[in-house]
Amino acid sequence: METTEELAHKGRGRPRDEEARNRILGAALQVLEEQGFANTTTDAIAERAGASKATIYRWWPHKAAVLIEALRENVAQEMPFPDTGDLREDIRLQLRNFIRLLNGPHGRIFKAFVAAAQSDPEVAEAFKTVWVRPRRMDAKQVLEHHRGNSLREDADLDLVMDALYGPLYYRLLIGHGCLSEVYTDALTDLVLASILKT
Amino acid sequence: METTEELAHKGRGRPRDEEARNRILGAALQVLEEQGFANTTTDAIAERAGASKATIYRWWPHKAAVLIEALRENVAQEMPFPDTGDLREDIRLQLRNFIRLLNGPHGRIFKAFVAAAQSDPEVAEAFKTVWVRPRRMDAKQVLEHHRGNSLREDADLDLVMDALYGPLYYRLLIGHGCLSEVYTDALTDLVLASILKT
DNA sequence: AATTTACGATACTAAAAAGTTTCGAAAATC
DNA sequence: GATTTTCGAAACTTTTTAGTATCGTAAATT
Repeated sequence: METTEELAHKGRGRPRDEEARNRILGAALQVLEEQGFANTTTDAIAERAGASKATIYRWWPHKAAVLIEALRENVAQEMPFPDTGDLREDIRLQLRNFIRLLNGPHGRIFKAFVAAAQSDPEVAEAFKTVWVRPRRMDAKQVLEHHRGNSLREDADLDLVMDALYGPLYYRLLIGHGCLSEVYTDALTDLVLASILKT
Repeated sequence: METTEELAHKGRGRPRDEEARNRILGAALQVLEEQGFANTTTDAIAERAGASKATIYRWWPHKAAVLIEALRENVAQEMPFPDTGDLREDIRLQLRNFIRLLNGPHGRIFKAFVAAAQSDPEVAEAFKTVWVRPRRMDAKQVLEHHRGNSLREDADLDLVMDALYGPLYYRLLIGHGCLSEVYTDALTDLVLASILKT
């Protein structure tokens, strides 16, 4: 799903303004953080970016496409995966990194995307493709290194992923209880109890 | 937060039509199931209910209030809690009952509420008050019976609730993977491993 | 019978936001 | 220097929907 690059002719005429593009993507995320998906308007993005609405619709087919591309470029890159060699430590750090993200300004972006996904299949698919699936793959791969050592041979890593990240999304979206390191450490221990080799 | 009853004067004049009220609440849920929160219009509710929009706004201050009352009256009552005496069986049945609800037509109602809660604090608070908190209280109370017997003395039931229900909401909202009994049974065993008395 | 309140139907108002178009200027190619 | 394409600004169209108002009728009290 290339959205942009293949349209940028290298022929005649004024070339695309890459700075404007970056301003638009950055502004989109800012507005999304402040207003949520439903209240993010293209007018607000354009104004914040110091760009024209016409420029936005010149390069993206609709509002959601802008936000999806912004997610891919400016958020989905952020999380390196720890691989310390110690299973418990790997998971602890993974979860701590994630809640640091959720508790920061970007947390609202995730809320916004999940909310929008409920009524827009394109957003739903994009969120899974751009964020959920790659992250799960990476995380599973790191944990896989421990299989047979500290990790039980029969551990179901898909279930483990759900058990680790489900509660975090749950608290983020429902808003009961905070997302602290005390909490993620306790969650880590709960899950570890069932997958540690005895 | 009484919304209705105290307004129904018993004085003069035509009394409130309780059947119309029920039709409106029922229609609200139907439309919500089919269209999601954002696309649920008062016109659609009125038409479906065979009622007038004026009647809706006569008794509810705005659209969200109708949907919240419908949630409270027609959904939040549905889930009895199993109390078999066996901890594993209690949890298994709890989760099975819940996914039966989520996989049925009402599943979309939960998606819709969580989505709407992200941009409407009143909906967020109502969802927690009407659904989340009462259910968590009930569930914790049932599990509490086992403490000291099959359940470890030091088990953190808030964390356990998150570990059990977080993944289910996660799968419901993100839409990766199904919500089957095989899945909830596996999840039950994962959580049990950390809270069973050894 | 007179009064009061609710009802359904329907027209209406008002606001918001998506997406389009127009325009004059800027930045590239040939 | 002519052409092409983009740019920002701003007016504009269109659609959608929340919420209100009007009206004639139905169901209750006094």
